[in-house]
Order: sequence, then structure tokens, then C-alpha cells
Amino acid sequence: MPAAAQHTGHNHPRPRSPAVVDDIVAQLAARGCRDTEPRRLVIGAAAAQGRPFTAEELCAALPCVGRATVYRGLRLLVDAELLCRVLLEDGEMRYQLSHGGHHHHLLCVACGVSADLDGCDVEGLLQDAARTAGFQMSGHWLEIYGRCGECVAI
Amino acid sequence: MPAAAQHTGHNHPRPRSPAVVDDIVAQLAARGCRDTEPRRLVIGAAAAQGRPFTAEELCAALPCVGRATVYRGLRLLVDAELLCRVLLEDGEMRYQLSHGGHHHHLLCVACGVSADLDGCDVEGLLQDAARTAGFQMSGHWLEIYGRCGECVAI
DNA sequence: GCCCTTATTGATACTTGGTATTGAAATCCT
DNA sequence: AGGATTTCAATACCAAGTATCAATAAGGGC
Repeated sequence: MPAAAQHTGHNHPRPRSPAVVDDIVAQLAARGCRDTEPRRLVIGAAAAQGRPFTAEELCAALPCVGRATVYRGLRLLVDAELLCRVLLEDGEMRYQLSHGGHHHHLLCVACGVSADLDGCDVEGLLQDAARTAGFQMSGHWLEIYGRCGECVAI
Repeated sequence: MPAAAQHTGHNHPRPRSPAVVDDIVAQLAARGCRDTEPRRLVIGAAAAQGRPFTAEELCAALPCVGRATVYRGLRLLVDAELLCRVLLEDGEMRYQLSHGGHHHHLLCVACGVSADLDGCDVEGLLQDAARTAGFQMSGHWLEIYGRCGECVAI
């Protein structure tokens, strides 16, 4: 459980948010979304997760925020492409905050941590493979599983 | 809807199954699974689907077979690696009968049809990319989206 | 071919993950 | 500060999948 301050009893003195949260709130504002306390809590909790998480985990981490609010917040972030879905090896779907662009994930099967793989040029290779099969490729989904540096060392 | 005969009222004269079904039943038998009528129906219905399907779709297509039986049958096939999961672009998970080996799917975003991409050597490329990021890759999940030959022509 | 052991079935209850609803409260704009 | 509108939280609801369990059916030994 995160040791962050969570006194939602008060109203006005909004607890200072990490810069990440401010940043995301600003991007949401640009899309016409309001800056609210529960929403900041959801974003903050999402940012505090060290690895891909489920909506229910966030709900548990934020007992002071309604379930529906957590789900709405996550959907909002997905729509804004600030939150991306992560597919685990067993088919379970989780979430992870991210910068917007297209990228893939390196998922550690031992500790569960996720790293982004940005400079990936599988595109060309896949385009060719698809074309050979008579397909006109428009997108793809790729997750990579393995052991992160730390877990390999152990 | 498939025009296959489905008279489950009778008991003894088992309706002749397509060769695919016989084949799969045989492979399951090798794993110690019994050859039952409902199971054949599930396999037959799965094989009859022209594109990736959901468990509920099969349930609807087989009103004469219990829900639990359909789900159990699918799990059995997944365990035997005769049924593979297919991830749609929107994150929905579906199923698709397949030969056992590792392969990827080419999914048509227009008609929903799925084709297998067997000769794919992304492995090496991904290995390198992962290693650069300090990961020791052990597996990956890849789906390719686009338009199949038919839908490109249209 | 018959019987017995064991896997399988199906009906239903239950669990889980997520959405719709709705009155109340907070936000933003001027 | 005032007021229209978004957003909230609680709850009811829905859908997808699993567990339970008595009844049934496969398959192997004789």
C-alpha cells in the first residue's frame, strides 16, 4: 500500500500532486475534462503503480473513491491515449500509464515489471509478411515476455 | 448459421462428424479424454465458425449443450493447444481452432476473418531488441491487423 | 455383452469484472 | 458570487466465467 497522504476529508487544500499528475491533468483539460480531486487520485494511484495493474487493484488502493469513478477515470485515460493496455502472457489485460506514442512492452515474467520498447522496427518486417499472405496491414499488437535485467541476475 | 445437421434428440446413431472433429477427438483421446456427444458438438461448432468466436457465441449456437460444458470443452482444447486465443484490436479476446504450433494471426478488420501466419521470423529481431533493453526474452504475443485480400479488393 | 469405475454432463448458484442510473456535490466561467 | 454543466458516489444491474453436485454415459475388464 502506498504511503502517500490521502486525506480526502478536506476540500480546499488540494494535496500537492506529483508533476506527472499535473501533466496528465493538463492534457485532459486540453480535451475539455475538468480538474477534480478524485480524478487526480486515480491518476496518482495509477502513476504510483510500479507495474501493470488492474482496475480492481486501483479500486482497492483508493477506497475513498467510488468504483465507477475509477473505471471512468481509466477509460478517460485510455481514450486520451495516456494509459495503455498491457496483455500478460496468460491473456489477462492490465493497464499502464504511458507517453502517447506507439510502442511495445517488455514484460518481466518474474517480477511483473514493464519496460517500454520504443525503437522497434518490426513494422517493415510485418508489412512484408502480411503482404505475402495477401493482407494489407494497418496495425499490430505486440508484447514481449522474458526476464528483466534484475531477474536475470538473480 | 451453419447448415449442418443437428438432431440431438437421438442417442445411439451418432451424427457423422467432419474429419476435423474426428481428428481432434482422437488427439484428446490420446490425453485420456473421453469421446462424448456434447464434446463433439462443441468441437464441431468451433470448427464451423468462419472467424474467431467467443464462448458465448458457441453457447448460443448450441442451445442443446449446457453452458458449463461449452466452457469446459473450450478450456480442454486450449490446454491441448488445439484452440488458440485471438486478441482483437479493441482488446476483446476470442478463440480459434488451430494446429498446435506457434504462429501469429492476420486479422481482417473489415470482415473479421483470421488467417494464420506461420513462416514468421520476428523472433530474432525481437530477441535483439529485448537484449538491448537488458531483457532476456522468453516469449511474445503478436497479432497483425489489416484487410484481407477480399476486403482490399472491395 | 455386462458391470463397475470414473469422467462427464447439465442445471443452477455463485463470483468477478464492468456498466447504467440517479440525486447530490463540485467545477468552471463570467 | 451565481449558475449551468460536469462529475461524483452508491447502488443496482448485467455479462462472462467458475464451482457444486446429483445423474448419466464411456470405456475397460471379465
